[in-house]
Amino acid sequence: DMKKHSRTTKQRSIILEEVRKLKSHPTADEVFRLVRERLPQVSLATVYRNLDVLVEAGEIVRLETSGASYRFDGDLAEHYHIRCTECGCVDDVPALEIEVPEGWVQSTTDYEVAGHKLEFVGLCAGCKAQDLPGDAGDEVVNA
Amino acid sequence: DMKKHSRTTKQRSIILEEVRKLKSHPTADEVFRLVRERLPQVSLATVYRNLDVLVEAGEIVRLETSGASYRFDGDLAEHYHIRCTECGCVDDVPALEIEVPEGWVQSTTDYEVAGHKLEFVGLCAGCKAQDLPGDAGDEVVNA
DNA sequence: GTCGGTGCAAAGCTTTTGCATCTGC
DNA sequence: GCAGATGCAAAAGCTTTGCACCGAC
Repeated sequence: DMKKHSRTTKQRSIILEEVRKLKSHPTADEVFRLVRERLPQVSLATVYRNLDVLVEAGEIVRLETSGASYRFDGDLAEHYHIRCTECGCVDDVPALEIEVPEGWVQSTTDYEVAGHKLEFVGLCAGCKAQDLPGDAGDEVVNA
Repeated sequence: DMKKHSRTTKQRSIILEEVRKLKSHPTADEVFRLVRERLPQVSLATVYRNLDVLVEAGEIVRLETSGASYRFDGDLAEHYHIRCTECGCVDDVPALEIEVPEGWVQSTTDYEVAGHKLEFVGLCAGCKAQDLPGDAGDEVVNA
């Protein structure tokens, strides 16, 4: 918001294109590898810097889900995500009607409530297939 | 669950005590500093390893958010959390009635849904006080 | 006595930063 | 031409791991 001067460089355009193209919610490193195929000289630092800039500009979204790395999403439409507890992959969950009582939280804490993050967790189809044997793990979480 | 053999060491007991004692959802490093006051020779690696063990055993909970450090919670009662976007501190939000349609998600994705994570975000009292000047930032998120 | 646990140091991973060079505008 | 952007390499955080020694049971 209120971007001072931001230049349209080849790197930035390609990074944005790649993130938008993917449905897989890539990590910075995954974006880097893809961009490098089209721009062999690109550096990882440039990818990180541009992802930041694009997030600031509201062109993409940074998912701060549980897990080691940040993931990025070029889809700006409202929707939720589900993460596989086994392989860490992330898929979309269509927008759904959930009454999250932010107002209530606002009134019971001394925070200035700005929003919430909701993420589903489970086993993706692929991992489900492999995990047939043994304990199904009763993962019930609310971070 | 189904802990093979796990020994009760002085380190492990003290680490568990300290995490339970705190309401601040400490990071591994914060736990380390506290434990070190009682056990000067303890190593950070031991703290990490024991926090893992305790999480596996279900004695404490690990709060995860990519980009930030892990935080640990010794309170096993159902409740939610709110995280300050400015300083990263985490506070409790009492358990509240939220209808999270996991069943619906189960039926629309090919995941084996295991649960969900919900976290509120906002500005804590301390940071609110300092941030009087300037842009209030409209942070609305759903990761 | 065994086998898990510990301390220490080193390695790993992801992300950030300093700096000289380059390039949109 | 200037301020922002890039590439490279180094640094910075946080967490994990290898290994020899220690200690709970």
